[in-house]
Amino acid sequence: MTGPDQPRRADARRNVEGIRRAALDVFRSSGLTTPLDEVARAAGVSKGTIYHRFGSRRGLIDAVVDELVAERIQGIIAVVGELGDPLARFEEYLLRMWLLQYDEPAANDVLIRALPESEPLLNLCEKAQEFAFGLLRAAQEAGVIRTDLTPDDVNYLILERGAIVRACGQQSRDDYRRRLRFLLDGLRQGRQI
Amino acid sequence: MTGPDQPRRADARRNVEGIRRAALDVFRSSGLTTPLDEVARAAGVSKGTIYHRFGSRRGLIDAVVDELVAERIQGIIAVVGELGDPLARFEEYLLRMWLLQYDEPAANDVLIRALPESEPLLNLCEKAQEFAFGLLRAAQEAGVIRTDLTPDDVNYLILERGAIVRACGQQSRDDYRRRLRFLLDGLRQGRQI
DNA sequence: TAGGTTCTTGACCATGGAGTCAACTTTTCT
DNA sequence: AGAAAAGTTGACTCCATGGTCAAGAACCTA
Repeated sequence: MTGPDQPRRADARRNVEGIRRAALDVFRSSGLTTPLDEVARAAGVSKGTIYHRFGSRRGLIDAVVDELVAERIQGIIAVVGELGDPLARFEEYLLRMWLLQYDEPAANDVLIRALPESEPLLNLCEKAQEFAFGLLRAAQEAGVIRTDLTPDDVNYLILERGAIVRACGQQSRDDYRRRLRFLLDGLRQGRQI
Repeated sequence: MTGPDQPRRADARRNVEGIRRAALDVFRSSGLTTPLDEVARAAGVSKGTIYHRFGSRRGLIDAVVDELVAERIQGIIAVVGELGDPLARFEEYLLRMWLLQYDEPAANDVLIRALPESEPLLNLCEKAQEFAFGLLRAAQEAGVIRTDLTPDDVNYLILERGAIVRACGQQSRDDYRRRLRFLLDGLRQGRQI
């Protein structure tokens, strides 16, 4: 987790950095399951180097996932934390998570656990989850979100989006967002059945 | 499309039927992308026989998809056609399609087009689509479904489910169904914003 | 700049699935 | 029964991907 496992030689340090950058690029545009050969090509090194430096695909992911996703999730928690209204908090959280999932396909690999477990990631997911559960409870107590929506449901609402984005990625961001509104509306309290 | 391309020898006819049955079984439980070796094993023949008889994976799928999915979709259209209320028609159609997607993973491969295009299937999908669009229009004209829901949106609502089922298949049918209710509620007209 | 050390390479192994085909087996017809 | 036609087999090729490692290249230090 900390620092001084840097390689000794200058070329090696250069390579590590290059691989990190390339991985960010490639993962961002094609998800965390992209063949490592592609990352290698983008970084101008051989696949062997990646394995030598990062041990495995998972090692590489661990090395970039923070910059790729973790910071964004923390950002969402921070921004939503500033809001006052319970409904706005709940909806804004979901909306921002869903948009993150659209903007960063890699986020889905993380949330959906399509990849080897990584401790920091699990922690992050749990933290986000707890945060979401808090928002849900508050919104339900304020009477603005339907009470038959469970924490599990909220989890699913987010996981689902991941699957959707991967499978129906061709939809425009605007359409995607517009459809999210339908979803949110279905979660509110006080509808005429 | 028609009939008399049956093999001449009795053993061959027997095999064709056995492969069809095995394919139905295997595709039903593991989706249309299951390795053909598995189908072959289940049918007690060699993979070569499948290729010889059906030409390709796609040929095999074409040969079983009717029994697997097409009839069910036609059934849904028929049942929903009997209903009177526009809202009930629209919601029942979506609900039944969504449940079909849960019950038959293979339906998702069809709807999501994860497989080589097949004419009869394309026709079926289009027919179902037209039917759904009609239901939508009627429901909107009756003022029971929100007017900012487009036919494209309806398509997505169905395609999405396919992706979801594949990715989050572990949820129980009851939970799955309960969550569909949230979704439907978000599509109704006349909510308090 | 020599020589030891650190790094990188790319050929190599393994896995798993799609699809093919020459050799073999079974059925059918007379 | 015997031979020709029809059918089946499974080993084979091809391709993609994950991952390894001995040999050679690049770097750093004295």
